[in-house]
Amino acid sequence: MEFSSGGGAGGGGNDVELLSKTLQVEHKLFYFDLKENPRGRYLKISEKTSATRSTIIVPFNGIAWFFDIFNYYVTSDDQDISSKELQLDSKVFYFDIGENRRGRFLKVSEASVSRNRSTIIVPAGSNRDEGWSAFRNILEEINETSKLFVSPKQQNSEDSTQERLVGLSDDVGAGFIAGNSSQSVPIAASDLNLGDRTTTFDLPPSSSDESGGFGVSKVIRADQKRFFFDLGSNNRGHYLRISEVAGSDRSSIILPLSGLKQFHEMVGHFVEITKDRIEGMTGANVRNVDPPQR
DNA sequence: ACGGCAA
Repeated sequence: MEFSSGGGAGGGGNDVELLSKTLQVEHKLFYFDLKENPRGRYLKISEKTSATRSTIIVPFNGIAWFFDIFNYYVTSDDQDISSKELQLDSKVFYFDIGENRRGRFLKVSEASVSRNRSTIIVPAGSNRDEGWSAFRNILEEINETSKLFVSPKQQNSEDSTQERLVGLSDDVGAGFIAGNSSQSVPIAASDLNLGDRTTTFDLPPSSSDESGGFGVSKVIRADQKRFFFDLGSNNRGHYLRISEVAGSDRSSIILPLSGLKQFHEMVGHFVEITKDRIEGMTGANVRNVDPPQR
């Protein structure tokens, strides 16, 4: 549902509305409008109170990230939640927790080079963060439903060749994957829809060639743990999956190949600064073993 | 029925 802002041009008023949802939290009303114009799709989230309104614009490929972050705030313990930053295209979203006499709230700010910063504030809700979880559930619905819309060929031309993911400040993505450890071994290389959200790197175009060691699998053992290294690819590009397997539990990180060199350098850095402690262990406790059967 | 933030 659109605000009665006169539907003026330039503010997206002529854009096609694909999906609209509203959410009331306490006395606030949130509008979620999935919209489309020749430049692509976006999610407009507006907060309306009796006196004020405020709007943020989430790029289409950021909806899943927003879901992840709200899920993080809903599911994390109060004492170890922290602020988050999410960069999408040319804008940065800041997520900060605040509290006042009315209760806890999550402040979501959008900063872009051109426009003024805009902010919405989502009340946690009276019991068990039901405001935040309702917000999260709507993001999930929108994310799911939006997959059903088939994008016209001429639209999202830049996104159809490459869904551009960009970074998240710290552990948001990785934390969710680590928590998803109930899957059984093995995991097919194609079943990664959430996994590649662990990325903090830009992904290469998926049009890159399909050869180059695809299917290579390696295992190392360190103490009681085994780590599997598998190359794979999905619609967002090629990646290296590193899985830690213990019993029937497995958790993975998904590393886009564009980040592999940085990853290597980072590991090398820690090898360097810890080499006094790990000297002599390399051959004994870390060794190559046979690749897994797939 | 609130009303936070505000670079």
